[in-house]
Amino acid sequence: MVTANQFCAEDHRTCQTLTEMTLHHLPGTKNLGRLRNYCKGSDIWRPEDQSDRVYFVQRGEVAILFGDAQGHEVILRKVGAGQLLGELCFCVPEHSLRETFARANLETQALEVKYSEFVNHLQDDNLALQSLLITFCTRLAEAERRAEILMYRGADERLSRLLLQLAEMRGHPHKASPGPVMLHISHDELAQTAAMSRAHVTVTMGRLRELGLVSYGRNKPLIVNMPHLAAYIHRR
Amino acid sequence: MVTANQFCAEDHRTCQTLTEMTLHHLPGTKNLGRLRNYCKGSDIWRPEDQSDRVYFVQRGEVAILFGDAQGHEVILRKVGAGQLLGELCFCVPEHSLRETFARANLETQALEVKYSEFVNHLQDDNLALQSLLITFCTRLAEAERRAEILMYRGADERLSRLLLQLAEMRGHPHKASPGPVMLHISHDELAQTAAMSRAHVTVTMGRLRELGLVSYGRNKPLIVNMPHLAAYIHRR
DNA sequence: ATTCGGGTGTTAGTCCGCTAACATCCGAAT
DNA sequence: ATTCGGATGTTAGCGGACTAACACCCGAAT
Repeated sequence: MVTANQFCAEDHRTCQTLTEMTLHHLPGTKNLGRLRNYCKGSDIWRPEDQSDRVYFVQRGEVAILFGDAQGHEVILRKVGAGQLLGELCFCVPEHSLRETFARANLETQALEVKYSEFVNHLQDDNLALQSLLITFCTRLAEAERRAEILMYRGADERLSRLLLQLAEMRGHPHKASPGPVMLHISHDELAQTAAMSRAHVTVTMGRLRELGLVSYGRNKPLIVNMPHLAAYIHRR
Repeated sequence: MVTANQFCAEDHRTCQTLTEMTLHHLPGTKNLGRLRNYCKGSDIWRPEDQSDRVYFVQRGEVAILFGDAQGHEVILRKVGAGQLLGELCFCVPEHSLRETFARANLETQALEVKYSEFVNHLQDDNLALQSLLITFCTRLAEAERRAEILMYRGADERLSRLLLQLAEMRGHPHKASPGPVMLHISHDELAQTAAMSRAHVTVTMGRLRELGLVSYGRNKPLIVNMPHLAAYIHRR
């Protein structure tokens, strides 16, 4: 039995990597599915498409988006190379619809596997089944943290918490951690992720910068001081 | 291989029930874990508790809550009889903390199983493993819908979407569906679920009632007209 | 019968996030 | 070198969500 605890003594990223490898390599050995290419900005699926297949992202990056009627789009999650995409077909009625966009942020290559084929494959492969379980659990934890963030309506707190979560998930450690970590993200993307306006993100980030909780510049990377930011959140 | 598609041709509730049964009965056959009782209002875990065990709720109802520093509490999810509780230990480093409250809304009885014991059990029982996978997938889908709702900042849309989701998840069909379904929930709980103030929920619900999208009264049940509400959301 | 408590209804005033618009800065492409 | 586009910075004004406070209704408990 693969458990996250055996492999994730340190942090989430370790176990993410494990499941990536397992889920990624196995289909490759069997000539399963079709390899597809998506150019930057194109949609892998749209809201009205059926939810009947999964993808293994080989190269590139995909964002899952909600779009409201006014055309506002909000980023629900991003999926990078090596990761599974479209996994919700497991619990959804047959022929149900995606209700989201999946859009390639970059030139992307992905292996498309029909849901039924994937299920057959899992029957033969208990290890893949187990690592799929870890993948789901990780994503559930992330989705719940995401929901937590969105419950805060104040800009400072909302953005601070988002920065902390992103730093934990995708931050590159900087010099001697733990403390500051580096993030590559624009104000625009922060706005789409926190469901705020871009202008207000800029204003709020400016405030956090003055407080010494983050640092960034026109072409300097964004550096998040995690301990300070965590302290800032908790003392409010 | 258990797949949701085999069992969930109709709706989510079917497959939820399936996994409840599977996860629920199996531990019972082996005298696994300890049965615990919680009185109404008491906490099953607190934020600083370790995330090292799972629970199977036998009777009652549990809410998972975030609390901010000012003492505001927001409902992340509710877990009823027959369901698994505390499942995030699967992807979280050993000895990590809950960071939420789990509170009994009613007199509640739950089987407490150490994470390591549960894992051992799953090794012997492929069916339980598979149904756990479906449980995770279902909860991931719910968590993502939850996040979607919280991204809308307008009260009408936020509340409408929440009502629709709750109606799908926990609504009792009324007379000849599909159309109106019944929900048992107070304005206060709606407020805690949508992260709004109670007063504003009452005002907004009043508006929806005047529009004929819902109906309720001092002691009349809340009835949600799902098609009308869905139409209302999409025409904005 | 009275009291109590929980749910619903209502309002005034404040605060804060959004829209819209425009400015600045910088790298890349030509 | 110039143009262009993307990113950050800034502001005025508006709308809407919150707080706080109070009123009402009703069933349950005593």
